[in-house]
Amino acid sequence: MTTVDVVLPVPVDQTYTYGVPTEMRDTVDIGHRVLVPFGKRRLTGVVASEGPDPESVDFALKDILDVLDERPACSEEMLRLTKWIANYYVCSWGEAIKAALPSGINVKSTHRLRRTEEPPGQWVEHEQAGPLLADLEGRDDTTLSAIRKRLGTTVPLGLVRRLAAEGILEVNTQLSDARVSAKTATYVRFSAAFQHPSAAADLVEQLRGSKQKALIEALAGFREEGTPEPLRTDLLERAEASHSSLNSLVDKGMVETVEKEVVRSPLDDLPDPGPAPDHTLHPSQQEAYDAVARAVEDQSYQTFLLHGITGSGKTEVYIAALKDVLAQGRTGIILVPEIALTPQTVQRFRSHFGDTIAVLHSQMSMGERFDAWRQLRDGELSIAIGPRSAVLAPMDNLGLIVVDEEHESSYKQFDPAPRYHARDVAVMRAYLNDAVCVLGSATPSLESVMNAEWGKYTRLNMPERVPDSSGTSAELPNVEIVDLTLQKRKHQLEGALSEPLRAAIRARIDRGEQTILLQNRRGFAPVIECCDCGWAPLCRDCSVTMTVHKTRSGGRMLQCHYCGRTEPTMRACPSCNSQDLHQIGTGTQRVEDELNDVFPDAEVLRMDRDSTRKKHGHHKILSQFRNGADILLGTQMIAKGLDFSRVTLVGVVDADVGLLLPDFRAEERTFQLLTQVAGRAGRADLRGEVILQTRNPEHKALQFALDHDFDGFAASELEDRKILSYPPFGHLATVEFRGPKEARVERLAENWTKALRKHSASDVLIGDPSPASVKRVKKQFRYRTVLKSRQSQKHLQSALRRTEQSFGSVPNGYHVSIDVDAVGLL
DNA sequence: AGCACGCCGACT
DNA sequence: GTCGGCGTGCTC
Repeated sequence: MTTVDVVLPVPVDQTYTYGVPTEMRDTVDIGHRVLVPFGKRRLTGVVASEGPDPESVDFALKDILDVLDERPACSEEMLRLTKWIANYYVCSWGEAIKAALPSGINVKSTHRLRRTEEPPGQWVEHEQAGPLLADLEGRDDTTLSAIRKRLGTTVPLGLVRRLAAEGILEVNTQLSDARVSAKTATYVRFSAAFQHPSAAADLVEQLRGSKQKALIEALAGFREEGTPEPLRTDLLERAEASHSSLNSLVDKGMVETVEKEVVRSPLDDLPDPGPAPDHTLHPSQQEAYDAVARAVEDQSYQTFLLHGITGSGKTEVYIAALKDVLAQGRTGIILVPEIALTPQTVQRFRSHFGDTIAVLHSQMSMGERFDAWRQLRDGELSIAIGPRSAVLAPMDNLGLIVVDEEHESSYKQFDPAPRYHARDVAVMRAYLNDAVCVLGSATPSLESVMNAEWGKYTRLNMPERVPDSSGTSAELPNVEIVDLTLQKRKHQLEGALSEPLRAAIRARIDRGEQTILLQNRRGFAPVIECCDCGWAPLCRDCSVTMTVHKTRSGGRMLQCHYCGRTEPTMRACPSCNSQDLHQIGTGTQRVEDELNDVFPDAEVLRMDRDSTRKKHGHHKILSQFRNGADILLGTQMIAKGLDFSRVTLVGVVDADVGLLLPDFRAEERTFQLLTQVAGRAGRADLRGEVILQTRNPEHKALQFALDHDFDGFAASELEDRKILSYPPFGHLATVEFRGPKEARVERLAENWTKALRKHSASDVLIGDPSPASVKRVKKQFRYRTVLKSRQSQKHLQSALRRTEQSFGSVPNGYHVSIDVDAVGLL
């Protein structure tokens, strides 16, 4: 290759052609990352294809500076997939590729160099190697970029590798990005002179300080357990010693400390899952599995919509199909919503597939991410399980993609482009690979229901709960509605919990059973308001009122749920000085207080973003619940994937939260949430009960949830959607305009929308730009235009693409973001 | 996205 | 007379 076409991480819809210097011609290939000059900057790009003849181009060709990979970072399949993503979601190819590579890989993957041997003469003479080797002379350890800086020239990585292969130097490639540096920890070990086991005993003799002795003993203990270099914190804890005792040992030269990158897989935290439970599939599971297995056998593309009610055993079907795929020597991806990525789920897969699984978790460090990515790419691991971004896992030979809880809106990416929907990308990726895609849910999205109806997907149903070991099948829980307006009139309801709900909770506590309570709103109270003048505190940077939160010490503070800013609360109204401030509405913290008040004998656990922020926060709370706490109260994160056999009551404190949002999917989302959380109640031997508190007892979403009637809800909701040409019967996209000055944002929105109208086909309906439902977030004003097409999303895409191209650049600090198939407030 | 260039207003 | 905000255009 004498020239290459390179995709760059800039929002420009084109590739750039670069020349390849002779010495890189045999190392560069499609999919490799390359370092290139771009204007005044240097960027990491990915080679998309061989470029045109250098003679035929009418611009000044620049050369690539370096080839950064030995193996392609992007397979040809990933190039095709990301290209599709870019086209479909109207972003640049570079942005799509960026999403597929582990974050940080582009920024600075540094190569640390060290000279190990005296170089032979021919290398010292070498035009590029000479200065490099001279620079390395006498330096212990340096980075490639530092050398480049000192020499003022580029140092081709290919050359460095050749030198390394000959043993002249040692290359250590590591991720380093100042913003998210690789995690390191301090480890302790015996110094070289005191390595021998008997030395420890001698040391203990010599030492005066009892703490120092304890440290030596503890360190020797760790060594006997096969951990010669324990973590400093672990050592100090075991010896019950402090830093100062350890430091004096270090000063005496007996032990030394080492900084090492923590390479910890999330799996290490979990106990060995034990052997896989041997289960035979239940008839409805078997039927679903057979259909999937036939498609897997054929190695041809097919997408299944697996509608299985809660407790019907969808996971076993996934596992059985995955086993078939692995047996063919192919690989699989399991997508789960972030909140469902609990140890429970992971352990089930792990007990079947052992250590061939890469678990991709949002709390992984960059180093962990990179490791998992590399191992998947190199075929060392053949299963990836993770949230949204796992659909872009770098595997070859893909045979199966499972999207569990496919209706979950967390599969839609928001903030940085590409704003892709992982479920739809999964279907496309399966298609490109002749693979099978399984979309599973107890409450499928209406889009998927219609796609099945239209024959794009094959629908499979599992309408029964799986029986337990004793052979008894759990019945679906009995659902009751409690009308809060009635309760208020009858009982002068004070708090958030009605009489019937209180009685039901009381009964579980007395019987030693457990309760799950959903209150889908965090904090103490959503609003604080002055009773005299109506004043309420607004966030300084966002156009929303601040939420009242309880502090750890029991006091109050204000928090903005959009930007996270906190403020102390006030004693008196700053506007009229009245002392009469009321906290209106109910969040999880307030319900927690009420529960502690009403049931002083019960152990109450609260699970929301605030209580789980700390690492392992989820696990801690869940294991306490498993150990027998009475009540688990939480936001929607408790609705998914939890499986506790002693839960016989699920209460929804306020089923109306979210129902009144200005979003055409509000009903669908409420129905899904209620059905999912109801599914947590009752297992084989203990019939469950569900209580929904509401002020809208007649509402469709509640009425259908009452009867567990998914099909009824779907049919009714689809009728409404059809009339309004909302998805799945029409296609939607939004354009959001953002910037610091409202007038300017509004003008930008109007001009852009005008241009959009000019470029649109006749069936595209374009709304007027309007302020977003929360007009200002983090000091930025936001306006939005909604596009709708009855016929095809292609019309939306081409209109957007053309407008973007013709409109050109927007002022500094202002942004236009396109969201195809937007999910959210619409 | 960055970054430079070129155009107009308010300061030394 | 310059400093600097902001709009526009370009990057192989």
